[in-house]
This record gives sequence, C-alpha cells and structure tokens, in this order.
Amino acid sequence: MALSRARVVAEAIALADADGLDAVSMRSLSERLGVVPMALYKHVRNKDELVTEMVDEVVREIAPSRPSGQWKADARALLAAARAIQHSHPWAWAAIATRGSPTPAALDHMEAMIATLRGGLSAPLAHQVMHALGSRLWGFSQEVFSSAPPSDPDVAAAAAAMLAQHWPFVLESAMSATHGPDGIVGPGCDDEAEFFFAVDLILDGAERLATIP
Amino acid sequence: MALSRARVVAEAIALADADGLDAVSMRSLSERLGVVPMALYKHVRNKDELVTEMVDEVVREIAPSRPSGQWKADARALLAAARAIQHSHPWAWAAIATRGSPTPAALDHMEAMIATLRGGLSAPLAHQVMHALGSRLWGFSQEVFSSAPPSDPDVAAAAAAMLAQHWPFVLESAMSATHGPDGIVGPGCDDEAEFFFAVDLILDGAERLATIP
DNA sequence: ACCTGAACACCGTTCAAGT
DNA sequence: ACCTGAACACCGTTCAAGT
Repeated sequence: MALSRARVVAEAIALADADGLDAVSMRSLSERLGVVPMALYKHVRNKDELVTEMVDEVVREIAPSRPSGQWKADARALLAAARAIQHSHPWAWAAIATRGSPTPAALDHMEAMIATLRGGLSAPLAHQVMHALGSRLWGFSQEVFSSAPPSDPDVAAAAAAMLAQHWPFVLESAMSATHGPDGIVGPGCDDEAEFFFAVDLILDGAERLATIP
Repeated sequence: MALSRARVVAEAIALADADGLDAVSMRSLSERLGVVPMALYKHVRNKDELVTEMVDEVVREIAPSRPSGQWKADARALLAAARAIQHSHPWAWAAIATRGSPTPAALDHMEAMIATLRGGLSAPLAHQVMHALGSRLWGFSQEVFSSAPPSDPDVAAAAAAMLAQHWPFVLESAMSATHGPDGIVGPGCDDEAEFFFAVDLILDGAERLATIP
C-alpha cells in the first residue's frame, strides 16, 4: 500500500496508543511503515505537524450525542464524549496541551460546546465557562501530580508514614472518601466522580449566575 | 566557585527563565557552568531528577500570606501566590505537568491548601475541591489551545473571516467581553479575571454544598 | 572526591541523488 | 512524484580514565 498522509497519521496514532507518545519518532514510525525516515517528509512538513494531525484526528472522534434541548445535560454529554477519547488515547492530553492553536476538529468541538452553553447562558458567561472548563473541555482534568498510590504495599506504608509525620492533611485527604451525588462512593480517587463533580460545580454555578436578575 | 547541586539547579532555572525549558539540556547547562556535561551527573542523577529539582525549587517560592481565618479568602490568597510563580517562571507549568509524584515543596503547598479548605469544608469535600482546582492549585489554568490572537492585523482579519464562516459561536465568544464581579471588564481575554472566575465558581459552589443540611 | 574525554545509541532535519 | 542514502547538528547517558 502506498504511503499517504492519512496512513502516516493513522500509524502514528496506533504507535502512540501502543507505546506512548515518546515512542513516536520519525525514525520509529518510518520503520513501522517499512520505509526510510525521509519518506515521511513528503506527507508531513515536520514532526510538529504530524503531532498536530494526530491531535486533529483524535479530537474528531469526539461524537456529540443528539441534543436534548437541555443545555446543561447536553454540555455534560459533550464532556463525557470528550472524556472517552482520553481512555482510548491516553497520550492525547499531552499532545493537546502542547499545541499552540486549535485544529479544525478542535474548533468544531469548541463550536458545539459554545452553541450548547448559549442555550442557557449569555455570550460573556459562556466565554467564562469555556475558560473555567479548561482542559476538561478535552476530557482530561490535568491532575498534575498524579498521586497514584504505590502498588507495592511496603512502599505505600512507608509513604503513608512519611505523610503522617509531615503532611497530615494530605494524608487525611488521600484517605477521605469520594463524595458523589448519591452519597459516599468509596475510598480513594474516583476519576469519573471527580471529573463530573468539577463540571457540575462550574455548570451549576454558571446557571445560578445566569438567573440572577 | 565549586559546582554544587544547588548551583546546578539555580543555573538551570535561570536558563529556563531566559530561553525556555527546551533550552535546558545537560550539554547547554554544563556549558553555562563552564564544565563538561558529565560533571553534572555528580550532582544530579539524570535529567529527570534535575527537572524535578527545578520544580521543587520554584514551588517552594510560593509564599503563603498570613491566614485571616476566613477559609475562602485564605484559599484565594494561596492561589494568587501560586499564580505569581507562573509569571516569573513561565516554563514551570509544563515541567510541573510532567512530574509523576509531588515534590516535598509541592506537598507543603498541598498541605497548606487542604488545611485552609478544612477551615470550612469536610475532608471529602476538600478532597473534591482539590481535584476540581486541578492545575489552578499551581497557578495555571491549562488553557490548552492558547488562542492568542495573531499580532499581524491582516492575519487576524483572515482568521476572523474563517471563524465567521465555519465557527460563528467561537467568533462570538472570542469577541465577547470578560465579565468580572464588577461588571464588564473589557473585550478579549483577561487571564486574571478568568482564573478567579473559575476559582470562585469552585469555592462558592463548595461553600454552598458545605452548608446544605 | 570530583572532573574529563571519548564513545554509544539515539534524535529531527538538510541536501543531493536516485527511479 | 515519490523514495533513498549519507550527512549534520544535536540529544541523554555509559564507561574508563585522569587528577
């Protein structure tokens, strides 16, 4: 099969899905395609453009569900759809975060979200909500320090002891249960609950501001 | 002056401040220090550890102001202090975002924030708020696609025409004024207003949840 | 103990050449 | 028009050697 821009980008996404974004080099990608590195440059200007194409392709996968007419429910559904791509392409957030300006597919997604918000909010308020959503618009919440607990129980115990001595509130917080709308969900971190907890704070807050006379 | 871990890290921060994080390579840094690249490895295990040390040093600069006893005001002040480091070290957010687990200074900052939130919130609610703040805890709001308007007026006009045709809501939103608590702040994006708009949405929302019986 | 020099296994990208 | 080969200017990091 002849090389094409689409095939280069698709293979790059497959490689990133399998081995991470760092594994995508012009050299490793060309090898996967059975071609010499320089052959890629006929279909892509440089590596930066390749990553931008990868992002565009992945963002295009965000599938908006049929609007219900309820702006808050529709906004929530759109964010849930964005969240799905982060599960199938865990490298995507890092690639998105390093893009300068939005790709066409990204503009489509932004357009869909703003249009939805405008169902209940003024233009300036919708603008603010877009900023407040931040990375959550793309389905990830930028956890910064992941704080995934160590899998080794001995290491975890040592870490807990360290926290207890110097950072008691951090320890308490790490141990504290996750609160969902239906009550206590469980101990530790529930990504899904935390994502929508923040989303609801923002959307509910915006709704309240919108209805203030 | 003899090389030391502190001097290596300080010089790396100075280099990143001047030329960006990408300009910090073991080779360029060693050249600035008038030493051969391998000399750095006596003071730092590898580049990853160097960047972690840079982050720790910068996060340590976050200066908490004297607590007022009002948890919301104190939380806001702590976030404002975190925001200041992003202005003096614009590369910091990218370095922070790629660290796996929190550095000691990061734990100190988290401890201070959780302690402040616990002045008015339950442990599980404080936990959720910490997640909801996300990158804002470190003073940046992860704007993802920066959408800084092109400085060239011709390019800006062409971009606006493009938006008008395919993404009218995005255009409207880009043009819409920023809403502060005191009314319209001005057209375009006001980073400061947007940062605290989101923060207030989160803190006010949490306060409301805390006082529900 | 601390710094050096040469080398290794990688990068992205250029240029001139092949077919 | 599309792919190749060799080269350039970079990386982070190892190893053995110097002082």
